[in-house]
Amino acid sequence: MYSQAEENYLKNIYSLQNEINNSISTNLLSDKMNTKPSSVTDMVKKLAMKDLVDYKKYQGVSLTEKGEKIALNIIRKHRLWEYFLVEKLQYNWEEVHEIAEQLEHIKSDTLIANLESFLHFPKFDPHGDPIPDKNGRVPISSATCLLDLKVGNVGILSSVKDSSKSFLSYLNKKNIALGDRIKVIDIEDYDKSVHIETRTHHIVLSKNVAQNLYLKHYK
Amino acid sequence: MYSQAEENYLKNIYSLQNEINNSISTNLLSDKMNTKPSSVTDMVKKLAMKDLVDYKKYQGVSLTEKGEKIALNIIRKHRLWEYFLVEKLQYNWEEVHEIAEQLEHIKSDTLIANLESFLHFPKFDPHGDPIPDKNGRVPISSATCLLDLKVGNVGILSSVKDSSKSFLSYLNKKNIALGDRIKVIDIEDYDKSVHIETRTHHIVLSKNVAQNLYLKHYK
DNA sequence: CCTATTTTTTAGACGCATCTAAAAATATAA
DNA sequence: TTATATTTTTAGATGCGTCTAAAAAATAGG
Repeated sequence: MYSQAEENYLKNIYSLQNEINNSISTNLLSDKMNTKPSSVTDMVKKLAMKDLVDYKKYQGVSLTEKGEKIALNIIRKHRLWEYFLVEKLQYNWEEVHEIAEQLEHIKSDTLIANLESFLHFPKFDPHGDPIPDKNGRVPISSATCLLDLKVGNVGILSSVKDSSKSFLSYLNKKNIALGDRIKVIDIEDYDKSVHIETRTHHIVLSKNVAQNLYLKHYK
Repeated sequence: MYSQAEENYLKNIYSLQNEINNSISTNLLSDKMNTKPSSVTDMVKKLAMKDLVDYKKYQGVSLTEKGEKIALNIIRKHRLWEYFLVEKLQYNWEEVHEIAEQLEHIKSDTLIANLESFLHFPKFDPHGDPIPDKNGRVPISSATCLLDLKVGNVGILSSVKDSSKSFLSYLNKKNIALGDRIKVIDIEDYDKSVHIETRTHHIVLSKNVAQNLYLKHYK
């Protein structure tokens, strides 16, 4: 079995690999994990010895197939627990991340299978992120970034890229939620801010915000 | 916050205090926790510095009020999670202990309150052990040990003292479950073995087994 | 293409929870 | 009550995951 620290490294390397094209630098990872670069070097060496990452000095790090499988399983557990917390324990979507960070490390062969079945095999977590299945396959959501839509397009808000408490609370305040029908009213050429219309409101979103919203079934 | 190791020490000291009258010796605790006595001494010193236990060299250890409160909270979490695993995730009673040992250490102010409410405030876990409330109050169950009953007495099996996988599997094999109506048919004077009758079976239990069964509403 | 800056690694340390081996205190029993 | 056995503590070590400070390598700019 792998330690909590090891699992967290694998998870974060995975998530950086999905944002960034090339292999992950020590600094980038230390930044993401709030540790010092020297700590990352140490751990990454250990992971390399266990065949979980490919690592060459000064060359950054990337997951092996084995490492990716483990990372996906952690993510699977994280998202299933988030779904549980929102659907069964009445949490709001901005409250579940920290608790799921702990729950994702619970070790049991059967627990996640039973939980998944209890939840009726959800495919997406409360932020719209896909839940990998037990073989590590990730549902594809065919969502498009709000920033890539054109004036007049309409779509359903299906996921948010930033799941931080502050971003989600911002959306709450603006009365924007997953599943909302959103219409693009205008896009400012100057700063790429986006004017949208929901069922009830007309809202102006900064480029920064629009970047983090993904819509499905748009036309 | 307290570390997982600290929480486990408190929990185990609590449980020994409820079995044994006087203060808990280093050896007894090391035995229960599968560690070495020297490790216990170290940890117990640390707990004493944090005012969680009373400890004097060579004199054994006992919980302070503060320590007991924390211990009860861990036990509360453990038993609520066990209840969840059995009632919602379809586990059998002999499978849940190890998983609950992990879940009991999840830290969140709200999680256990929400879980408890989701489960409709159960008072006893799947082994019949009482679940402390959020103030650390423990429901009393007025159960009597099978060993203390007399021939002819009838009662409802309400809890088991030994929650080990091996004991619970033994009960499963003998078709004995919580809630069963049990009648005492005979007690062997020689070895204190107990002959009982359930709805469907006539069973002979060793003194050792009878010691671990508790019945309610007997007459 | 060489120098200055930035990134990354190494070396050595620390806190936590544990261990072993040996010393000290306590309990037992002849 | 004294010698022996048992229990408990101390001293010193280890592995894990982290840190700081310094060295080494890579990168960028003149």
